[in-house]
Amino acid sequence: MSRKPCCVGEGLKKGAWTAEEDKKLISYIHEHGEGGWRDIPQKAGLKRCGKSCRLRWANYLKPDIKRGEFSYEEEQIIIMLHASRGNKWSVIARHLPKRTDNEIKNYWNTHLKKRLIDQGIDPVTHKPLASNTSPATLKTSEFQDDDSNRDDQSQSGSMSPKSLPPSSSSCNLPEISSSDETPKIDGSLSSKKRRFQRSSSTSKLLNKVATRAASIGNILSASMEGTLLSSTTLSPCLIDDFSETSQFHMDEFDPFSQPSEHTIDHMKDDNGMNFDLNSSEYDFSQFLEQFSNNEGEEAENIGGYNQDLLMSDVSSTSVDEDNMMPNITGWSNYLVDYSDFVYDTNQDCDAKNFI
DNA sequence: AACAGTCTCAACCGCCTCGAG
DNA sequence: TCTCGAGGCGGTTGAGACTGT
Repeated sequence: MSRKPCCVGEGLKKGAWTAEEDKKLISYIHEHGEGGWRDIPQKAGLKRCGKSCRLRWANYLKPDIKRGEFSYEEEQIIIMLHASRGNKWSVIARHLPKRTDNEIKNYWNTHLKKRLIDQGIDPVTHKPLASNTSPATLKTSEFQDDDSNRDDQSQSGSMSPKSLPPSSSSCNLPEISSSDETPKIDGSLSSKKRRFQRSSSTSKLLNKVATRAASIGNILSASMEGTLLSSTTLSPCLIDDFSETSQFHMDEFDPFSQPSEHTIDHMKDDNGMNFDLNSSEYDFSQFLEQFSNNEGEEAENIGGYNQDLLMSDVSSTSVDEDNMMPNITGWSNYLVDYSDFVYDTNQDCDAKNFI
C-alpha cells in the first residue's frame, strides 16, 4: 500500500527555478500567505509540485533568510549541537535564526565535516579518529577537577542519558582555527582566527552550571512524574557547589559566555529562587511557579544572540508542566554541551589547570 | 584553450509524523 | 480506531562553478 508521490503529475517542471517562477511564487505568497502548498502551483500559475514550491520558499525565497558565509559562532554552535543532537538539522536550525536546515546540512557536509576529519575527529561521534581512548578515560584523566568535580563526573550517572552529550570526551570539539586547510576569503576569516581565551575556572564554572542544570532537570522530571521523594538523591554537585557559586569571578567571561553568566544570575538571586536543593523541604511547586513567573520578563530583559540561543529552549515556557520538562531538559542539555565545548576550546586544556 | 577532477549547494526523493475526518 | 493527506525532515543527487594540469 505505497502512497502516491505528491509530485507525480504531467508536465511538472523540475530543476532550477527561474527568476520568473520565483517572482510568481513570491507574489502569490505575499498575497495569500503560506500554507496549502498543494494548491499553490495551480493558483500561482506554476508548473511545479507543491512540495517543490514549499522548499523553494522555505530554503531560498523567504525574506528573513540569512545567506552567505557562516560566522565563527555559528560554526561552533553547529558543531556543538551536532555533537549532542546528531543530524537533526531542523533542531540545529532552530538555534540559528535565519538559517535553514538545508543550508546548515549543506554547510556541515561540505565544510565542517571535512574540517573535523582533517583534525582527526570523527564527524559522527565527535570522538578522535582511530583512538582507543574512551570518553570516560579522557574525562577522568584530562578533566579531573577538585573533589566536587570528580563528583560531577560520578554523578553523571544520575543524569538522564539524554542529558549527557554523546561526545563527553574532552578536547574533541575542535577549534576552527586559521590554520584550516580550506581558508575562506571573506569577512568571517578574522573571526575564525579568534580563539577563546577562557580561564580554567571559567570552564570549571560552566561545567558545574551544566551539571546543576541537568540535575535540576532530573529533579523536575521526578517532580512531574510524582516520583520525587524527600530522599531523592541530589547531585553532589548541587550539594557541594551551590554555595561556591559566588566565588567565581564572572568578569572573566567574554561576550560569548554571557548565557552562562546570565544563567548563574538566573539561578541565584535575580529571580529570588530558592536553590537550596540540599533541603529535603525544597518546594518544587514554588520553584515551578517562580520559574514560570520569571521566565517571561527574563527573556525580555536579556539581549544578544547567545542569550537568545540559550533561552530558546525555555523562552516559550509557561506554567504548563507538559512543556516545562522538555524545556528544562533542553536547557540543561544545552548547558552540558556548551560547558563541554568551552572546556574543549580552552587552550589550557590541561588537567593541571583543574587541580 | 581544453579537459578532467573536485566542490558547492539548490533541489529532489522518499519516509515519517500528525491532525482531520 | 483507522485512513488519508499535508507538511516536515534527512539523505541524496546533479548541474554549474571552480581548480589543477
